[in-house]
Amino acid sequence: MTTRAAEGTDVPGTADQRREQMLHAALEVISARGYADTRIADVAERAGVSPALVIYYFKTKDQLLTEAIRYYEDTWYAVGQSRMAGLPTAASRLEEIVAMTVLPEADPEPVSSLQLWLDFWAQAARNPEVAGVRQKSDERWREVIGALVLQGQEAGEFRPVDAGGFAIYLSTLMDGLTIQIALEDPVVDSTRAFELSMQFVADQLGFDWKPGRRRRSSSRAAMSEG
Amino acid sequence: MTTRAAEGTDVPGTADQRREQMLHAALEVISARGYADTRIADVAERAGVSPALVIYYFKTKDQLLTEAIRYYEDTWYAVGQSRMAGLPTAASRLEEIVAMTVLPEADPEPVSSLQLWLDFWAQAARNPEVAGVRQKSDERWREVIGALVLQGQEAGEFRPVDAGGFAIYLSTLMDGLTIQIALEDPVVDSTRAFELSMQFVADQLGFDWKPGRRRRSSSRAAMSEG
DNA sequence: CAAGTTTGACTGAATGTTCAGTCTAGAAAA
DNA sequence: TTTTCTAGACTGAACATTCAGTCAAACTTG
Repeated sequence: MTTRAAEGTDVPGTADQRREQMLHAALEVISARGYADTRIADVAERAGVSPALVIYYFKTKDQLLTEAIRYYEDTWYAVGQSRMAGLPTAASRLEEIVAMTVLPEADPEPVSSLQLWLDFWAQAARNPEVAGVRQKSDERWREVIGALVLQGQEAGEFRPVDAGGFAIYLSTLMDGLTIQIALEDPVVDSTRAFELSMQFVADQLGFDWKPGRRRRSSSRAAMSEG
Repeated sequence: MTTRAAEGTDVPGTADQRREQMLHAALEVISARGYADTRIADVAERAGVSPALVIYYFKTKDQLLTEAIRYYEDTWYAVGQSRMAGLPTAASRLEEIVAMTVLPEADPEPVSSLQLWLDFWAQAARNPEVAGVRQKSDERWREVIGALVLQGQEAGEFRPVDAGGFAIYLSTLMDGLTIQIALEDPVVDSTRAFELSMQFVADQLGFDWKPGRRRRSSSRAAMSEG
């Protein structure tokens, strides 16, 4: 009773929904307290259930956290895909990717926090499960970027640079910027990071880009469910 | 008794040496087990002392770990300075910085492991103490890079680009690469990372650079003590 | 110099807390 | 009724930190 899922669901929970609700709660807690300091009790409380129920669904704490991270990555990726789908040019799709990565306001799911990524990486260093997720993630994004570059080149938007190499540069740069922003570096805030990235992209691919618009891409609800 | 400090010291311990010995042990343990899973008992064992002594020197576990990180950063910076001191051109000094960051073989102190940085960042997200260290660290390196660029420009080695902006790009890029290498990304190993970075540097600053040498910069002992 | 005294490094054995995971049993579906 | 969910109370282990001292070297002081 008194179930109060953030998104409005109020029924006791239909297995899969329950799971998702908990994963969601887990992400909130991780992003608030850090991976290591996330206790089952926290997640349970956030989800409005008993700790025992959390264990009932995820055999162990480790599994919970691991799955939470996988869930996050998948959601993030799906949101990215769906956002890009609405955009006409390769350049605008690239811009969307950069914005998603670097502007916390244009955020998928209420679970914000770039800090999650820092925990994610640190965890990947020791936990093979997490390492797998993170590697797949990186590969996916590099492929997306690479494909976008090729598309742009075919359309004559971009100059002919090595797409794979560019993908590595850009994704690496954005990882680095993520650190800066997450840690609130005074020199590199997210607006600056966005501009730096786009300047780099435009410079490398040879198209014009001026800062100024953006800042928060309205509040499109992005992906209603599933 | 049976004290067996790694570096040869055998005396019971002279306060400051003891501290340093423990900080050193702490870094080894952190880099092996991760920040969160580092127990006082581990550090004590590694240092060959009792857990109680560790607390005797550092009031709390938190203080120990925090100081260990500060110690690491300082050492790292000092090693960097001393290595650069021996090099003639701005370009070679830049190359040394890149190598230090990205090639684990050219490593300061036995405490290898780029993974330390991942823990470091994740920790900085929550621990203000660590956040301070990390920010100072970043600033220092950006200044070093910026100054190097200016030197190179005065000497006519480099083309006139904005030094501060370049420093941000390069340090960010190297942060990103650190992640890749630490997590053993199959696409970006440290050799590749080194080449990517140097290519970027040479490209931006307008000098020639070809891969090929390097790989491990001999085993100069770098900074004997203090 | 020898006998006493202080001081700081150091330890082993508690202590107390914090959690992950278990167990029992009740409620709700099927 | 049987199966699936769910909760509350509980347990056991893992640790950080404390405590009450030991030990030896470094100072006294006669």
